[in-house]
Amino acid sequence: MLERLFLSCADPWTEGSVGLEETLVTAAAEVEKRDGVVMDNSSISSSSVILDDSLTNLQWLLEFSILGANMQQHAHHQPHLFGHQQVGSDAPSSPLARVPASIGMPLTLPGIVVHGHCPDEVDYKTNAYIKPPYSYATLICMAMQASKKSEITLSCIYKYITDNFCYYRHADPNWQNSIRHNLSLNKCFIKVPRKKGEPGKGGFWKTDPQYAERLLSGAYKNRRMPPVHINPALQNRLRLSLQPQSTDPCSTTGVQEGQCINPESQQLLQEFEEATGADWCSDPHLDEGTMLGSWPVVRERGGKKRKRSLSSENEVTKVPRLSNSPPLSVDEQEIGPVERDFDWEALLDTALTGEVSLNVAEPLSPIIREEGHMLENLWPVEEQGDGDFFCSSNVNLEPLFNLEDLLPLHLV
DNA sequence: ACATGTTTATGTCAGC
DNA sequence: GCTGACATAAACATGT
Repeated sequence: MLERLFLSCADPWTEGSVGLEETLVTAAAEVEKRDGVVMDNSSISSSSVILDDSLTNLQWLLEFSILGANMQQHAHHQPHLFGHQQVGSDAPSSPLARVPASIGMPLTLPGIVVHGHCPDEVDYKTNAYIKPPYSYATLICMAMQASKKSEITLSCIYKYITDNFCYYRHADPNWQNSIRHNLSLNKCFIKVPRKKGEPGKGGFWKTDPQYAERLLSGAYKNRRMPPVHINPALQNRLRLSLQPQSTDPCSTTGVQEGQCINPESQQLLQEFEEATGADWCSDPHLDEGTMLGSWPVVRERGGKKRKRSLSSENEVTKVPRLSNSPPLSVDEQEIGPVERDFDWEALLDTALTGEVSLNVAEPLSPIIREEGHMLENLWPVEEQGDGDFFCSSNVNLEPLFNLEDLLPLHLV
């Protein structure tokens, strides 16, 4: 509900049509929260929503740098609005907000297409349903940047991603394999072995200075946004929220015990239908028993066909091991006070120089600005122990996606 | 055993 | 159609 309010308020240019995805998400979240449905990562095949991919590669960094050269002031004005266009502002508050391709791309859902969807409407930190439109390389870079260290361990990369992208908290942990693969294969990343005798697993990773040159040379080309991946682990609940309620809601006709659709969920469904004009209840594709396969079979963007039978798309009994971080409900993901201002300009500089400064004095850190006053450096203090750092959850992307500033407090 | 790291294979997609 | 970027899967090696 809150997210819906966010969107309807924060996105004037998509008024009327934007809220659909969030309505879906919210509906599922409502079911999760109120019905206590345990997430199941197994039971559904993927579904997708078409989205542009302005951020699936690092091109935005380059563009942002070029554009940003003339827009520094603007960026400073609204740096915290990552992913959210400021009403009536030209400020490149975020690469997302500035990429024209991300505007007006149709959002498609089963049987419906919603125009005006924009990835910057999604709070990936709390939205476990939509796969962040960032490539793994981008995620790694984010982690490295966020660490404010020159080097970062693999486990910290994992932690950063799981802490800041809810999707990966609930996703099949295979994404970690992809991260490792990316680190090894991508020339942007350099492995720094631990010193002899230094405790801890694995080495450290840093970005290659040549990376910036690649960026500047246009090695990264614009690509279209990949289809939005709705977390398979959560689609089930989404469907449940959309499933028609029988006279006996707890009967065995598709709705298992404990997964009864409550009035709120029904209300959400109704609202959703009103928003979409679709009759999901009567949609034969949504009939019970066929729902698992009724969502458009979503091709993952890549990957060969799995060899292992356990990966069957529609396997219901699979309970995959989740990622390192314990699964958190959306509610559990609330992380302290809202931090603001993520210095994307600084991030850009870092990317272009290939350096991640250790100098606290450098403006690389997100800072809290309130009424023009710098309040606090938000980056976590390096942790002691086995040499790992940035393994706390202190750093988050809240400032990147925060919409709070755009809304009256009572709506938050 | 598990985490980490490397390598290979295969697939989709967009740009050319 | 070719190519590059990217994603996914998996086998394997190595270190803790």
